Amino acid sequence: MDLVTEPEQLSIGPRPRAKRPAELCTERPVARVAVDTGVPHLDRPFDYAIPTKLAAAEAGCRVRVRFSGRLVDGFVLSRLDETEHQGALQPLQALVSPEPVLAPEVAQLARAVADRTAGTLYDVLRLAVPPRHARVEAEPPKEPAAQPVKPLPGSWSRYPAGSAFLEGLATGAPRAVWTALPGPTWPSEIALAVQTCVAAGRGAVVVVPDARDVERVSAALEVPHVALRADLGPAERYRRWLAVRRGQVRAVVGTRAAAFAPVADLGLVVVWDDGDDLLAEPRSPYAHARDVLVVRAHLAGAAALLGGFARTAESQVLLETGWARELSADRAAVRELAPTVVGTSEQDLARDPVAQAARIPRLAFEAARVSLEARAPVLVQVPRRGYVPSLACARDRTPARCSACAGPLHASSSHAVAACRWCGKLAGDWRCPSCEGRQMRASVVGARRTAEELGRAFPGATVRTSGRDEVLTTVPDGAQLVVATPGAEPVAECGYGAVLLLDAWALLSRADLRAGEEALRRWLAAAALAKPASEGGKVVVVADHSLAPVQALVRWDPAGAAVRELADRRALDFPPVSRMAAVTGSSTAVSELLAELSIGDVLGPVPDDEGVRAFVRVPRSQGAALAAALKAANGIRSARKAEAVHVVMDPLTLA
DNA sequence: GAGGGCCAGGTA
DNA sequence: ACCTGGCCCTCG
Repeated sequence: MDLVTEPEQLSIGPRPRAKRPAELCTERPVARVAVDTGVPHLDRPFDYAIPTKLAAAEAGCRVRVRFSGRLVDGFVLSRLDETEHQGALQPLQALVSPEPVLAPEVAQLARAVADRTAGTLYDVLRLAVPPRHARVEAEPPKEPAAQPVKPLPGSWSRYPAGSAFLEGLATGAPRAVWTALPGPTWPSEIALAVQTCVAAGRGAVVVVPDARDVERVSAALEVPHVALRADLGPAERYRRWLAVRRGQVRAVVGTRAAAFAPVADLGLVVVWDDGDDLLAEPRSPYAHARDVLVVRAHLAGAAALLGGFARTAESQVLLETGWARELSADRAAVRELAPTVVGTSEQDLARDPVAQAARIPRLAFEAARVSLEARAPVLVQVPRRGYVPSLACARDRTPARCSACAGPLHASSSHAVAACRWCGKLAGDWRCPSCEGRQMRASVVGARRTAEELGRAFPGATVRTSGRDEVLTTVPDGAQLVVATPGAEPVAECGYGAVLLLDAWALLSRADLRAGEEALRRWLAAAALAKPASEGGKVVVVADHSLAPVQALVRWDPAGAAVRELADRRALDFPPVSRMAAVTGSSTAVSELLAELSIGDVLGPVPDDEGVRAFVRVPRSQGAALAAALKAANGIRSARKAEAVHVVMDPLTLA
């Protein structure tokens, strides 16, 4: 007996109803659905018939559908009068909710982001639309907020093009790369831009690197808005998100996932400090919030504001291609607000014996002493341990490199023989290329020990730390030393009297394409918290004066640094002048994929943690074609059940 | 990813 | 005549 065709004969109790085709909608009876197929080669919409009972399944709704027999999730992308599909349509199995969570603008954005990153639409939608929370959905809706009045330019008037940019927000879609003046006012400048946009009847999205920045901008915003953070919890996150989707709130500030916030009638996107790697999504397809917002502004015809104390090479490309305009203050305003910056060598140690023991250079020690005497706090930035070159010469701190391939050396324990991180060659016979020294050491002192040593050097001052374990947001005035890792610097109420950038050389000697840009970004972020030079604010950077990023800091010239950085990358044909994809996987899988690829220069493959890794490089103009080719090649492999190759477009690190 | 059809090559 | 494994295609 065949159990599949004759189940009735086995069932006890009431007979299952005979399978009769469900009655179908007469009004636009076809739903085009983005289906969570789970496989890259099925990344296209599928049409389904809409039963009368599910007539409320409008575009944007979550549905459940049968796909190749299985019940899976999906979003209705659109409703149509008819299908192009030859053959019968399956009916929708269920309407999860009549709430049209996926806005058409966001669906279009997600498609563009998926194409750009060689990812699938559904992977992007998972990031763009938060999980449903049924009870929150049933709560009575809030009253929409009244439209605010247009604010005055305020501190934007310190920028020659500031008022014009705000004016433009009310009438059009200006795009600017904004080099912010040092000091604590950037959140209120972002708030003014948002308010101007909202007063003109349009919505705004602001994305910042971390939760503390969300709070800063949120506190400065005088229009109704929601703050979206990853740590809100499912109910509150969905509640706030839904208020945006329902058009009750027109302004959003949040961390990277907020780049997809479904603000109605988008008029402005803002991203702050786009060099911060927190803006890169760690999940496939690894979209960067800056790129998402640039694409979004483009598609939605919205204004864009890319701000920071520093300027990335990517932002510089937007300027040089004419996509965005420069929004900077003139030199006089910079000189008025920037602290005095000096570079110093670690060899120039303080005479004070305690400071000498703590390896604090003379200039840094003096700057701190002066500041503390004036009862102004001192910020000490020390690199995070994980963020330093693996090993360096114990005598002069030249980074230790492999004699075979110049890759960075590292040691798994303090006793182990150092080995190359790239090619694995042991470096038992290492000799420092500059001083012939034979000793290597792991190179920087951590925040805690620095704090202890500083406490001894300045017995009268309170020492606090701000880092991974506990992050301070602000510190009050007074004689205190704040030791912070990059990104965790608290804001001082009246500014720091001195900012010491210890072990600054360590950030620079990393074997990474972005080492220079990233070091300058971190230094500027800390230095921007100092008082202006006119009030005695002083920054001491412990790194070689002659290095370009150090000079850019001393001159407070992030724009010039970005111009030079981009020129260097152009000379080497590196991103963002070119676009690159990292492909990783087993040696056979990677070489098969590369063999099928008819686009781009291939660098590698080289051995990797698991298998091999190669980079594929194309000119910027062929980026979309590269993403499409990689996706197609991986799609064919996936359909064939061949071993997958992991593809990352525009990887953050090329080391 | 799962199921199904089809072909090749084997076995009864 | 029938079974089995591999390949490739479809999936709405």
